[in-house]
Amino acid sequence: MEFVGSASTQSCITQKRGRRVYGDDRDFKSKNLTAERRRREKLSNRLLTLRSLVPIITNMNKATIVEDAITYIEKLQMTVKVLSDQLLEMESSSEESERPRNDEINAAEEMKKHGIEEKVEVTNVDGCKLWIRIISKKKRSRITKFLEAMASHGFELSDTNVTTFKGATLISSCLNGVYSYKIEAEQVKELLQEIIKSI
Amino acid sequence: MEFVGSASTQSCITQKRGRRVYGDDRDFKSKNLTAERRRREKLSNRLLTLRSLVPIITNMNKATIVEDAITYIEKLQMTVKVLSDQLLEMESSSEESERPRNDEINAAEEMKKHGIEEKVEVTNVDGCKLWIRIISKKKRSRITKFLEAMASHGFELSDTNVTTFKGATLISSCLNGVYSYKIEAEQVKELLQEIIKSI
DNA sequence: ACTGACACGTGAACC
DNA sequence: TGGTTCACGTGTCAG
Repeated sequence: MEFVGSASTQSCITQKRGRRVYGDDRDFKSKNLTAERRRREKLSNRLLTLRSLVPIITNMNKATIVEDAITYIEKLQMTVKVLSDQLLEMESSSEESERPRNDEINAAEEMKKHGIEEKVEVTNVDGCKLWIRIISKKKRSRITKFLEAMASHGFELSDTNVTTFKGATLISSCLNGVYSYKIEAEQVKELLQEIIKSI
Repeated sequence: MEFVGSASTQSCITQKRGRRVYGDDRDFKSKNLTAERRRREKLSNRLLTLRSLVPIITNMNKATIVEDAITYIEKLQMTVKVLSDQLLEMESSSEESERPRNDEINAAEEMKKHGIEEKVEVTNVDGCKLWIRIISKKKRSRITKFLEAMASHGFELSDTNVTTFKGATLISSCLNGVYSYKIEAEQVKELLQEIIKSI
């Protein structure tokens, strides 16, 4: 686009503070003319790319482009906040059972007081059947986690009996092997100890 | 701020395309001078608020303000994408256990074949002690969910016995009331049926 | 005819 | 001192 007829491009007669005074029709070109042109173009391009990022555009004006960008950024920030809050809540709710609780600490003391010791017993009943007996500290959702862990290891429990007493939990159950090979009692005992320790 | 010394504010001698020609020193004020001033001020204010929204500011320039806003919006968009993906993944992973599985469908058929019916029995043992007996379809993590639900309702179970047989799960347990008032057997039975139905 | 938006060239100011 | 940014007033054009 060509710009013609601007008074600024014309020659000047008087100038309050400048040094250059022209009385003729000679065109004066400012030193930073092209630089200023570049600067304007840069800003315009940036505004264009900004507009391309914002999905909701009410107007094509420079001011409205920036305004829409502002509301969009605010919306994005709120979305990020809501999402991270939800994520944090889900994570904390899935981790809250791992937090030690007061009654769990009391459970350990009470067990000690009554002379109950943590114990894992595994007895072979027949070739692929074991009777297990576990005494451990009472702990929130320990039973559920234990059952889940056993299931994930491919064990099937039957006749499971759970009793909680004086801060201790007694689990006795019958373990049916699902593997074809013979179950080793000692091996299972170590695995049970590991499971109990980990949950 | 006062503006002095601009060549544009001075009187003009010639004009290529305009109609107004001044030869004297009379100051000419364009009609849209204040309007243009307002427009410029509006854009500047918008850019200022935009800058206040963007946390990382490399420069105070107009162009850099917009540039930083662009990168910030891109970052926010990516963050939203990552967060929503994570949330979606967590939700789908927490919902996958609710999907019916083949062995659960088989469980229902096997129960029917063997004439086992789902049942909830609640018997009063003494004032605040109930004996419960539940027969239901075998279902993945039903037991764990049941125990969790009971705990969340404030019930304490003892001497819990779980047996799984022919696609059915038998849970028998002793329920100790933690509330001061007397536990109504019928009330507990309805609650248990609700719990079993919901999990 | 009038209002709003824009690009333009320019001087001042700031490293 | 150069290079760069900014605000300014103005002409032009579209709705």
